[in-house]
Amino acid sequence: MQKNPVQCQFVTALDSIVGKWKPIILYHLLQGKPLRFNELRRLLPDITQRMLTLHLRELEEEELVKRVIYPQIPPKVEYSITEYGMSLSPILKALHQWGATHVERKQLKKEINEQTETD
Amino acid sequence: MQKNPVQCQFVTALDSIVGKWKPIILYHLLQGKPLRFNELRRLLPDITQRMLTLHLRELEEEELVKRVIYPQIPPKVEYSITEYGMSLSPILKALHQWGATHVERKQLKKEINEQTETD
DNA sequence: CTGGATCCCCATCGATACTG
DNA sequence: CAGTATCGATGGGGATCCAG
Repeated sequence: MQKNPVQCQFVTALDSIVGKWKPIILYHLLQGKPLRFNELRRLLPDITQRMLTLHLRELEEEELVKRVIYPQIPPKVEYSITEYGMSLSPILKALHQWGATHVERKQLKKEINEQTETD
Repeated sequence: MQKNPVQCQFVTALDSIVGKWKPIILYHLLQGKPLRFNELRRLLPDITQRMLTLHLRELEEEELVKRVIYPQIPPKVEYSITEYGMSLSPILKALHQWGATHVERKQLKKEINEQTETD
């Protein structure tokens, strides 16, 4: 779609990371411990089953996440980060950090505004 | 919306960066040189006027981008990265880099698949 | 427990036309 | 040149139900 390759790389990278829940799913999986479907659901209180499934499939497709099925009743499926997925770790950490300071900054600005308004 | 603060930070960070065109706009502005509206349009061949305007406004709102109006005829408006916006530079660079290798990886895999299919 | 199948909404984006 | 206004299309995501 984009002719300029410089732009494509961004788009590609972001497509892998973006999606309403992907970064959060990755964040939790990057903690290292494999997580079951319902464990992830608990960690993402507001996600729907459907969305969790869809996003996990996409991450699996990109080989960022590994899906292991234990053939038993009741079913057990564990999701874990792949080695390749680990390469995203520094980026996500940085994003997380930046987001934190950005929130602080916004909060600070808000406080200043409220203060000057009452002058 | 999200109760878990850990998740909010991601969401916040990504909201600032994400949007179909934001990372690309930021990328170009991070080159350092202030750019006029139409210069940006030329750099983003497929973007519409409307989208460019909207995204620039959002970036301005987040104080990542600075808008300078030169009161003259014909109008001249220059957009440039703010110092605060510069703090995103390493993250965007990393994303860009990761995206590049990700594209390569996909391409490689595709080639391998095509090869084994013809066996 | 995991997750497929359906239906539907609405936010986002595109196209087009108009303006100081 | 640098936008704004309007309208319409599209698809990501939510809710719900069903199934191995």
